[in-house]
Amino acid sequence: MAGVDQEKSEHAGIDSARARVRMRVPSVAERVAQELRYQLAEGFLVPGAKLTEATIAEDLGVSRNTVREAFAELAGERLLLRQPNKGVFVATLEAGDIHDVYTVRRAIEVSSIRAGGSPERIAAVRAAVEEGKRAADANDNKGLGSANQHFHGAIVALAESSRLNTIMAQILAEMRLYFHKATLNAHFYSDWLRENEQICSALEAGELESAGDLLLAYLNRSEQQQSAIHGE
Amino acid sequence: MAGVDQEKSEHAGIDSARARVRMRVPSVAERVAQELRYQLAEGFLVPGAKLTEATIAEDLGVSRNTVREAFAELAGERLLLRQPNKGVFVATLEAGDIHDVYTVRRAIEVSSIRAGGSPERIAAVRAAVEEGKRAADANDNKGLGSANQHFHGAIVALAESSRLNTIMAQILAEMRLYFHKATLNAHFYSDWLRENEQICSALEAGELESAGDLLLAYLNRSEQQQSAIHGE
DNA sequence: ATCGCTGGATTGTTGAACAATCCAGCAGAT
DNA sequence: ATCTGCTGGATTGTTCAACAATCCAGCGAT
Repeated sequence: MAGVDQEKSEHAGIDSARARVRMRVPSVAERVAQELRYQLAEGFLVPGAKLTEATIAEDLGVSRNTVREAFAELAGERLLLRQPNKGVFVATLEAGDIHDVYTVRRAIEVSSIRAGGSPERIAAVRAAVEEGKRAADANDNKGLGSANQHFHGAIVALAESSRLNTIMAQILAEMRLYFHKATLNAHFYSDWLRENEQICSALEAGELESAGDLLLAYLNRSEQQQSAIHGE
Repeated sequence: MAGVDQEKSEHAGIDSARARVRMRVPSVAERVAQELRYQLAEGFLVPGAKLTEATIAEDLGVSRNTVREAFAELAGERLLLRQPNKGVFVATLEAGDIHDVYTVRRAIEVSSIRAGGSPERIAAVRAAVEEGKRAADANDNKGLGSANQHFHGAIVALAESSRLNTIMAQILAEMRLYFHKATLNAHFYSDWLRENEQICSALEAGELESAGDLLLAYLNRSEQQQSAIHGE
């Protein structure tokens, strides 16, 4: 009963005008996965929490097998951790994982920005910067967070690679999970607003090396901050 | 009956000496996935082929639901393509996918080699080079192929990132799928044997920039060759 | 406290059932 | 002959109920 429900499209009389495009109707398993993704991103499900199949199945009004399929998908995305015969748990990022995640980000973000991109893609990066500024003006912390994610997503999108995009999307989803613990204070966000601006300007000016260096420096510093926050 | 079977470990009498480590017994779904991965890598299942749930379930002697779970996993790895209400098919790499795959490889391989790695990891790269030489001497085409994959896998392993490693493993699995169409002729492999040697030497000598450049050049050329083979 | 047992809860897997969807083949109309 | 629309069979999507295997907390005995 928690949002998975979705009206079956029902324009009753209109069958003379034929539908040209197949209406996108995600399978139930897919909708369950989507709902779980949402609850994970929103912090409803905290890292380490156990997800009991029967409970979730009942809550969402679907079968246990269907929940199982959704679990398999999310486990593949590293959002859930499957422990055989014990259950599935919301993934937790350990100290080592932070370095791991930033290693991936360094690889794909720097590589993407160094190769430049089409004017449209660059405009999308600029748009994310502006989105961040607006959120800052409005004191919208949540907005700041997603603006930053859009910024880095837009950088990877420069490469026009579907695979890189999905990899980045997964990494960002993992980090979202983690950020809910590291309570986001405005002070933490103050730095990179200017920095994103710089990176974007360099990109627009075609100074790809410089843009890459700036981005790399940001990622290194960000990793340090995250490690510090998480303790150790 | 096609290889999923696996003796339940049966040292009958020995129960006095307690087992300290949990024996790794993959779930049935996992074994099905593994078997399918194997058949895909081996070229038993050709790209585009349809996998009917009931058939596979019967062949492997497992339930349809279990097969379904395995499908979900492999679809997440992009080895299978799921078309709602139509079935799952062995993934096919189109012209665009080749560029896509190489974009990912450029990002993570070059990034990994530029960061260097521990002596042990570097030794693993060297080992893959030697493995290639041995396969060449033995005229073992199949061995040449896997040696090359080990080489590039070892390069990514330099980064010590579990996530990068799994990404690379998936990419390599995808390429294995594709290589079965592009019949591997010895002539095609002749080039990079020397090149791997060079890259490895540069790496061992600590000339990381040079090693990265060589690797990048190889990847670019390889992409061109692949595109050419696939037509277009 | 430690050890070992036991019972209940949860997962892993199966088999059967049914609705929804797709597809090939066929009848009929233009 | 080609197109249209129907129909039946096959396959997928999903549910349900069952059972074995496994885990875990509690409890009693040493």
